[in-house]
Amino acid sequence: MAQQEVRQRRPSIHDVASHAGVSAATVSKVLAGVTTVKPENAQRVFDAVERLGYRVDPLASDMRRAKRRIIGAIMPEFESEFFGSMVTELEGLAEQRGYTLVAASSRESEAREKEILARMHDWRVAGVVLAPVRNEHGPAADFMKANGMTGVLIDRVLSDDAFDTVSADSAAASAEVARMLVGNGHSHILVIGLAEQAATVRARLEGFRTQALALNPSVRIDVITSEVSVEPLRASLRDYFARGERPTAVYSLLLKGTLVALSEFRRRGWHCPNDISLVGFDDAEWMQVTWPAIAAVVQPVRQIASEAMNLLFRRVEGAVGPPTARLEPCQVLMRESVGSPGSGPHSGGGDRQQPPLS
Amino acid sequence: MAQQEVRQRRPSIHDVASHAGVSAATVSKVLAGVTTVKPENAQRVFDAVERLGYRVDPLASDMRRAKRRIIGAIMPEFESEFFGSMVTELEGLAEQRGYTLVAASSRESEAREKEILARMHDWRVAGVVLAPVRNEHGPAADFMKANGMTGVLIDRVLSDDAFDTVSADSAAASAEVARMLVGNGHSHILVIGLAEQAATVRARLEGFRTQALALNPSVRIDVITSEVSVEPLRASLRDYFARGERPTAVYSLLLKGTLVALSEFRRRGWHCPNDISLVGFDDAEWMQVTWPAIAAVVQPVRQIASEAMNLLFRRVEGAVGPPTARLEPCQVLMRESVGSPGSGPHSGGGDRQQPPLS
DNA sequence: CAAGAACGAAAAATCGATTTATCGATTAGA
DNA sequence: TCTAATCGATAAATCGATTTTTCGTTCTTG
Repeated sequence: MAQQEVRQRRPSIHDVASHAGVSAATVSKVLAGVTTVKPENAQRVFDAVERLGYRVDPLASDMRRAKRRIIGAIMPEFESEFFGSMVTELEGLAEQRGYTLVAASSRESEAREKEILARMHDWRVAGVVLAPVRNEHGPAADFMKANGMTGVLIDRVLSDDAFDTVSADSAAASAEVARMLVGNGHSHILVIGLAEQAATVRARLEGFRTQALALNPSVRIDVITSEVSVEPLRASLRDYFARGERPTAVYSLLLKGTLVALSEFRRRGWHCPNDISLVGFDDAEWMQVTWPAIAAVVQPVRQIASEAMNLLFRRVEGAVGPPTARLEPCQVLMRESVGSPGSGPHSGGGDRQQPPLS
Repeated sequence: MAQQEVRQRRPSIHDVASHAGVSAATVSKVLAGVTTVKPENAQRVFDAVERLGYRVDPLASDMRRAKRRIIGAIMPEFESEFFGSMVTELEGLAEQRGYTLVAASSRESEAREKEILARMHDWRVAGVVLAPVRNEHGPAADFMKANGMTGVLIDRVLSDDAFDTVSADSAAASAEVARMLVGNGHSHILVIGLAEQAATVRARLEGFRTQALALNPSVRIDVITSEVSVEPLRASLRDYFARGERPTAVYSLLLKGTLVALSEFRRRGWHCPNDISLVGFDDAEWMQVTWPAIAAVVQPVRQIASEAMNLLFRRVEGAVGPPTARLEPCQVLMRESVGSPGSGPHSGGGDRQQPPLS
């Protein structure tokens, strides 16, 4: 049975050739589907392949072409549902086309982002799907430009003069959030976000503000952002509340911000939606099982991934022309964390859940 | 400035050689750090490398060795924090050693798992870190064995007679959960899990049961498992509660089970910990910001990743000997979702949060 | 001073495929 | 019948490195 020897060397195309009694070139042609091979020989090749269990070595196969069948993917992190499923999708799409996806995490560092990119360039990847840490104008995009790499930018980008871009339509989604909140009677709303992701944060903020003011010109919109990490944001938020500010709703422009908001609410003993309403950009599985369920903007991961790969392969196959900037529509999920202001006593202290306040 | 031509072909080692006035072999040796090269020539090589911006092509470099500097990683999914950070860790560790990590998601399918493994074998990866969908005795492990691949199994494994294994010490952690729950006076506990992950689920279950019975021989432990996906588990759990079963605590052996339990509690209007206590295996960021915060077992991701890579590289470098089975200790985070039974009214209906019951 | 050891570097083989050039045999056309 | 075109397949070049072999110098040493 399978209790043979553990073969050290795998059969090469030459082994197949000699077993089939033909040359290696003929084997290569047969496997590539060239039709100018005598059927009899083709059959012998197939038999030999079968008998030896031969499989093409993709590395050796890629040696001789300028562009290799490898696609690189660089994400700011792997830990979130959004980027996790993004990588899953991209991997599947690459695989469908016979490519191998090599994914790497920039860990929210632009320096690392560029290093990874350089390494992928060394591998002579056919293309790169880059979700930049900051925006489309970072050092990574410059590197790609300077080295003539082909790539697509996704997520924290709006448009670029050198690369195709694909992202969620943040502005439209934020406008819908504005309709939802202002429509529910909220007239003092706090928006929180990280400013470093300039392009998209600005789009989300402006989309929200424009729509909110259109619906109610006297609405008050406060904004709290922090430059790099999420902890300063937490501190600013804590200060803000400590100063006695009492917005009736909070819109977080990013997932980590939603978590920060929730934990600050906890800290003060506020409940959603009675004490304050909450909407977050970016959905997560747990948001529908907590009490209350958290309203969120769902990004179209599959569409973004699919569109990014389409655009990328078009370029890989040599398409020229000005870069396109795609915006994929989001879905806004209304959940229990959003209510009307004043529908419950606005005060500290839960009634049956003890407030920690530690 | 950088507005040069977009160079199509990158400089090869021969370009460096001719610019430096030496042979390609000498360039290779200099870059490999061989000391038997005249300092003057070495300097000329370095200068040429600098001037041309030369970097070794890892693909070509790997061609000539039997084992390539590529490590494969196969995870059941990328969407969860656990596997997401596992990939991040593994990638960093591989990179430290000059290896490239190629990660793929088996999407909880054993068939896909084996396909990916075959593809990685085609790439002649130096080693594989496999987190099997089911357990250590699946088709993927057989494939690795039959083809003489070197690898390490992690997460849903206990021990194997062919491969090193590394996983969280589920049994010990579960015992601690048992101490926590029984110590709090719970005498009717429901455990939920997916049976397909045989090895670990059994370990977690037995660790829990043994300890719980040791502390209180009359404790009642119900078990609900489902074979493949999580939806049947949800259905069984719903039936269970519908039959009038009223455990005072639930211990979920996996993250998705924790979500299912929470959503079923919601459905019935039960609050933690007053109506029922909850502990989940696997921690997540959101669990500390919800109200109540969810008690959870934290798996030592970094330790598992680091130990797995150590073992793997030991084998890659030719170490022989019987496989080792490592168990890394977990941390159990006590949070508000656990209380004493009977400390609140056990009934349906929240008081200020409206129960959805849809 | 001649033979052998030591040294440094170039030439060549190698990895496993693909692609181009070449070649022999058969068939077609004049 | 002889040359030309066609077909099928092989030999050889190529991709970009590494590693082994070979070779020419210089340095020892008897």
